[in-house]
Amino acid sequence: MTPGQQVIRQWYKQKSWQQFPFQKEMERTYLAGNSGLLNAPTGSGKTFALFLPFLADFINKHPDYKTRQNNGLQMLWITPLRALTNDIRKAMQEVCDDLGIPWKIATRTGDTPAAEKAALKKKLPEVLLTTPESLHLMLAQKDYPAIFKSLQVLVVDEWHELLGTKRGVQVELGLSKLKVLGIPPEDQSHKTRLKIWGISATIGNLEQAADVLLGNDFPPENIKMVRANVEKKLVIKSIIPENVENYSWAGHIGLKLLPQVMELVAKSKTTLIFTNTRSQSEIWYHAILDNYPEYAGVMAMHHGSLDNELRNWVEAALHAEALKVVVCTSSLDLGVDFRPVDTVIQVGSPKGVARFMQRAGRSGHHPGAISKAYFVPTHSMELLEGAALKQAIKQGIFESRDPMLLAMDVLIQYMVTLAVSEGFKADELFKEVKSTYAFADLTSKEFSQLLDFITNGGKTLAQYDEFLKVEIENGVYKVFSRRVAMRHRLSIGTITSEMSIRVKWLSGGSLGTLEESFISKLKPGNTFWFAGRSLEFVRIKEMSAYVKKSTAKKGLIPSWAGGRMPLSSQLSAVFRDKLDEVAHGIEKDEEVIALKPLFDLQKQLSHLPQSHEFLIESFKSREGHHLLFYPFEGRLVHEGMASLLAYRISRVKPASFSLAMNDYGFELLTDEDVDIEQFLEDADFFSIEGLLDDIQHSLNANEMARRRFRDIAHIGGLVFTGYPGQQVKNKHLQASSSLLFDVFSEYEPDNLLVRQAYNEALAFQLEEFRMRMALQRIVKQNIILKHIDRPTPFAFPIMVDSLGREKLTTETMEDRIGKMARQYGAEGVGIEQNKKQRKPGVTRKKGF
DNA sequence: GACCTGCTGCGGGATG
Repeated sequence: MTPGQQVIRQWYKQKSWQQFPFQKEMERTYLAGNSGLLNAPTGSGKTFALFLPFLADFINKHPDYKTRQNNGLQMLWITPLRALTNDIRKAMQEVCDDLGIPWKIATRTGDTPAAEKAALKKKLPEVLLTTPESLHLMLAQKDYPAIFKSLQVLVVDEWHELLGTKRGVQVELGLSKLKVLGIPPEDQSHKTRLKIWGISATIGNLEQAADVLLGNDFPPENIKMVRANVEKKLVIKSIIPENVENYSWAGHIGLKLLPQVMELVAKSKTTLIFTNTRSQSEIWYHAILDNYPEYAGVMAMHHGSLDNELRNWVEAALHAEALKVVVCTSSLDLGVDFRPVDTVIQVGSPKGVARFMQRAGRSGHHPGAISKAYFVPTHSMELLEGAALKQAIKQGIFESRDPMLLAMDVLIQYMVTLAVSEGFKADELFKEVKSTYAFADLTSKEFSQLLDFITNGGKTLAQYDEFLKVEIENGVYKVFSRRVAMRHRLSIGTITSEMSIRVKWLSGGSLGTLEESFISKLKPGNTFWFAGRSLEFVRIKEMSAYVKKSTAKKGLIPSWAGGRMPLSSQLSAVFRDKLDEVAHGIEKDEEVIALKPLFDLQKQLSHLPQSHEFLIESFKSREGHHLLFYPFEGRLVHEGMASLLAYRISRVKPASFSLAMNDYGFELLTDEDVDIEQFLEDADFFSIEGLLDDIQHSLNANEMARRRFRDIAHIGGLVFTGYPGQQVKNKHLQASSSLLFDVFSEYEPDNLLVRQAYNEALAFQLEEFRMRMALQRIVKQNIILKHIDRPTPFAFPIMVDSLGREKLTTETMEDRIGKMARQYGAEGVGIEQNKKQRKPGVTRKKGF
């Protein structure tokens, strides 16, 4: 046994650390000099599984480690979350202290005080924990090669969180530089000099995750996968409404099940209630306080628009077991260890298997404990998602994280980062960049375009000094202007966000942030609920909304505009399988049994499609002719497909459509009588032939790309968002990126950033790939067209969805749904007054 | 008169 191993064994023993087989395997693999990916869940001791072998290795190489000083930076540990760097630092420091290793473990993030950052520059710790953004800030420092010259190992923690995002691309680019630092280009030994390890939770594409992390030039024989296979007992239970027929057919808040949820809360020590949106968190918190006032004081809320201070307090209180229930969004998905949590409740569809597993894992969060998670449907059909979730988990189906490719905006930022510090030579950098997974297909022509762009502003911006950032001196691309350098450092990163307004007490102190659109609706004296408190709006001053405490029981609850997550393609597929079972009369899941009356009604009014069938419902009301399609493929695909089909119909027979969709299907509504049979006979109706062209015509692709371009321009450094504390007004930002988009589109059609904007819109907004797969599936299915008299259980939620954002009436949503149900149910067909309500809203888009 | 979708994450200059 080597000295290093002895020391490690001693630590294992002292801590009576439970050794999983994977920890020994990790140690062996690491000490053999490999790189790769460690697949392990949080709370399995994954940090030590990497840190201890690293220590052992170091001690073996430096027997005099106890007296040795100034080793230089040995290990760089990258995490997606600032909070994680601190947690892990503490744990590592404890190991070093225990073993008498005189090391200082440090963190470097945006939280690090300026003095400490300066100290880090002078004397480096042996281990540094940081974020992708801070890594790039370090690369923007002069003499950065000296910082990393002794680096032995690089760990990217929670790699699955970064993979698939531009932050992941940032990590790839950073690594491509660290791999070659201090090594002449002709020397090949660099490929294994630096050990690179990723840590990832289970995702559908682990092998690819390893490839992306290590890049194209890493010797495959040195890439290893270590799997924890930590057996995690997971119990999942759907909360089934007493009477599914009377439970909402549509809706998304789920408060009707509050009593059942609170029964669970009462039985548990500590419960996390996950909701899908921030406003839903606020609504649930409020509802609990109203109906179960005894929870005041032992209940808290946690979401991304609350002040950090508040959130830290909640996390600390959870640790201290001072809270009985926390209502939260995915802000609690990651990171900190919540040992005392024993019950997790998910309200509404989690939309993906992996996300649900992640949340479920928050309960019983220590090795050997059983995780308990409950699923609360917010409308009847969603209950089937509960059955699908269980099935998917049983089969081990997980979503993949698809790596981003050719993100030119991130590359431009990185090129300027290097130009700001040491400068770069074009051919060397091209080779490095090509070694990343993201830019493997980058052509030298494209790279030249980018070089031209940062030095001359490309074809169109040449006469504006603003865009001439980088100069060439002796073949080295460098930034000489201090102003450019400073502004660039200020805008490193790939996360862009909307302008928000800080909510502050009149008496001082801040609660969190709201959106301008919400605040603008308020008049002084109005009350609203935020952060679980009743507040009175006083005034707005310098991007802050000042409030004071209110005693009003009622008030507005804010909503925020955010991403619209569709049902994942994996969960959709299992959902369709479940539906197929239902159509075949298989009733083994409790959810399916509960839903039987609803399915019977669907069958009676229309049809229950099997997996080889595609159901279309057609029905006429005074509103017009409704056509309902059910691909069960997630709302983004449905949005695109609805426009596509509307376009294909209108090409033959001019008609104007309004569109509505949810995760299960979509509706085309038109005044005209459409002979749908005629189109269904046409083989081209669902064809992928000419798909891209038709998408261009049917959707406002320009607008979608323009919106995407706003972020791209920001990341690529084309628009400056202002100095800290004095931000450029959002409107200006919008205008200038929009202007640039127009200029490029007109004068420079091959502009790489504009092209990227279109590609991103296609891939992320339309999920074009998934739509293509869905169309190909539909073409092979038997089309079942049913003429129905009134909305079916499948149709109803889609039609309600289109009313959702109607705000001109004082009726509550519930009233309106009730009215709609009565009218359709009792009178059969048609409602005059709803016609006026069906205005194009956010989801109901005007077609042609 | 008003609750009725839409998550999360980072970072921020320098001198004598």
